[in-house]
Amino acid sequence: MDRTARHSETRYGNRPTMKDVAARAGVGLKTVSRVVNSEPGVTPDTERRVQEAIDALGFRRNDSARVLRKGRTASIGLVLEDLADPFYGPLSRAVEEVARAHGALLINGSSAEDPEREQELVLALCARRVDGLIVIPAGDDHRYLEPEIKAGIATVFVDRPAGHVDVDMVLSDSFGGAREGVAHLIAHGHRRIGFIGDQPRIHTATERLRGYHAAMRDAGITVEDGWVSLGSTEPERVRAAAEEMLSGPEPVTALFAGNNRVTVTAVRVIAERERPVALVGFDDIELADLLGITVISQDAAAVGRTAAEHLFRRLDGAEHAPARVELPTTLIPRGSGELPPA
Amino acid sequence: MDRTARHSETRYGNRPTMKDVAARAGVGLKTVSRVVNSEPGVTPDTERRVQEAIDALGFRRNDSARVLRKGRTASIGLVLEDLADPFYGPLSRAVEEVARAHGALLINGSSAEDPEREQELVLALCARRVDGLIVIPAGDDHRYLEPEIKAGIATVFVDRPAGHVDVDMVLSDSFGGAREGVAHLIAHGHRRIGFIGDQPRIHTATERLRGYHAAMRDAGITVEDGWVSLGSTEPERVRAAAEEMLSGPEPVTALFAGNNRVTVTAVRVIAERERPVALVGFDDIELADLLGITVISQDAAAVGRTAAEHLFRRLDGAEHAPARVELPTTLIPRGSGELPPA
DNA sequence: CATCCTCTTGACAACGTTGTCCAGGGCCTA
DNA sequence: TAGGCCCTGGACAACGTTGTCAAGAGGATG
Repeated sequence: MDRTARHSETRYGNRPTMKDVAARAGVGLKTVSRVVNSEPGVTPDTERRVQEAIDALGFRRNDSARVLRKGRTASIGLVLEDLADPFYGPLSRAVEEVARAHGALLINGSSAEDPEREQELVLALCARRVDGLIVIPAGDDHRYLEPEIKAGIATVFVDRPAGHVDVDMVLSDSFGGAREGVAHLIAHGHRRIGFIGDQPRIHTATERLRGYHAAMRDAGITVEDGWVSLGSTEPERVRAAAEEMLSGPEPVTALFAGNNRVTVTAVRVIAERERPVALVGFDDIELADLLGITVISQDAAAVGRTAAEHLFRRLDGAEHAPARVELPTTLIPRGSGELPPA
Repeated sequence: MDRTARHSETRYGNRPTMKDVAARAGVGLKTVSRVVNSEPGVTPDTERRVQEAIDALGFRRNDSARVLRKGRTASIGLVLEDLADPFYGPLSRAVEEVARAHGALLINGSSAEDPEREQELVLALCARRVDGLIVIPAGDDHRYLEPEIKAGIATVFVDRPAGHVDVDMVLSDSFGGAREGVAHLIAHGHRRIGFIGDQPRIHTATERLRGYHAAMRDAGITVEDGWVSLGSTEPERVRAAAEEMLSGPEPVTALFAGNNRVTVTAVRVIAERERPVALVGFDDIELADLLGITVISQDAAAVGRTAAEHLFRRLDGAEHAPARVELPTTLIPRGSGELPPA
């Protein structure tokens, strides 16, 4: 009896099952299933009786069992870096909208830029047998995904490429965007331009740096030591880097910020200074228009939507070779990038 | 044969099961289960053989089946208004962190402020048998949740109270916060103060309006027609409302914005004006410090964390009566709220 | 050497649903 | 009225896992 008690406790509080509904309605199990799934072949009268029993008992189909039987979970997993980051909110929402249109739910996880946590999350999602995965990778080796992909979990990588595994990817044109932004500063007379970016193991960080170098090279400018700083995007680190670049006998006259978090801190540092400093940031920011911040904008929602649409095309049976989509960026001049050198 | 083919197609791409692992390792099914779950009572040698088979086959436990058997999904659902809203990103992330600490995954859904969609989402989550639910309600009648709650799905409502159902709630002190913000404007000499808020069917909107009225009454100010505007937070609507209040022979000299979206638009409108207008906004905004916007801040992360902790306390067996927690807000003066009447 | 105990292992049922297949009843047609 | 067909409904197995229980091996103890 103790056993029985403990049993019912772990269960879903003794929820009614189709069997209970069938008993109450005086019909067979399968008939209930038919009603619940709106399958044809049930007389209106029977259907009514079953429906009444369902309402009376508060029955709700157990999708766990359904999933086990059907093999599809109608859910997809999204692993990103930080749901609290204003770049990922809209991305996530866009993925959700597409998922919703396909009748799927979204399971969300933040890797906090930790490769181990990324793997842990991804594998947990695979164990749940999500139908598909959208991953913004933190690590650079994703061979652990091979058995999963082989087993049929559709996968799309976003924002950064996958490491050592051949999958669909949706990226932004980090290189081209950064190059355009830096060229924009050069066009406004700057030659001493600082670059502050994210950690070098992050693909977008190095791509943007590559864009910076390309633009400088195009203009025949030699990048000096101390003009480039990659590392964590913690405000303290960015602040220190910016202040160093802006000090000394020959300070930079403009800054290029490698992502939204860097931009925010850079704006603060510049606001405290007497001499104006030009600034272009990668990623748009809310209220940047009011602050007059020139940015390279990438459409987070479009990225998410594109990735999700790719994913569902795969789930609907598309078999072509893994594709790599690159979305363009847009330069939005708002003032800070058009300041002349001080 | 056709049948077989179609069958294997719908399945998880013929993933190996414990049975396959057992066959390969030459052991019984249950022994594999024991190894997979790190249960005691397996010789190191047997364990090694099983582990090898697992690696060779790329086996991953099917959590759907596990859930069916165990009755717990180790996942919780979070239904909010819009994941893309900067207020909900941090909230969601905080919930996720707590869930993670309890070994649970987070399933996320946006209601888009549509009661029907809220219900649809919540019930879908219940069908998945999430262990618990955190809901930021869009509607005001949640009786549809009764069978679910009775069946044992722990539920916490956040930000707005539940309608006609007795559950735990975690709210912010909307009334007190708004009252303090408006009193702050009054203390700086304003008497003609406009209030622009969200739709009146949203609880926080009416609570904040109540706070506004209380502060005005405390100061002996009679609120005039045209000083209060509730409705959608679409920029166009807010803009029109703000412009109307700021025009005419006797315009308001200060605005109180009912939430972050309203604040953003209000800032834009005010920036276009010649005469300065004081502003206090409910909810903090990124970069508000640089723009000098005085706000009533509620800690979204704290709200999410508190709600999630309540939820897991329930899941761990807490049986006390449903509680209602109200978190305090903070006034952060940054300039816009301290401007004198023009 | 018999007995008991412990430790490892596996057989089996059950979780709640859906797919398959069959039975029975009603209706139409010849 | 017999034969055939269609329509509705139900019995049963299967999905992949875990809990229960029992059996067998091996060691310790009398």
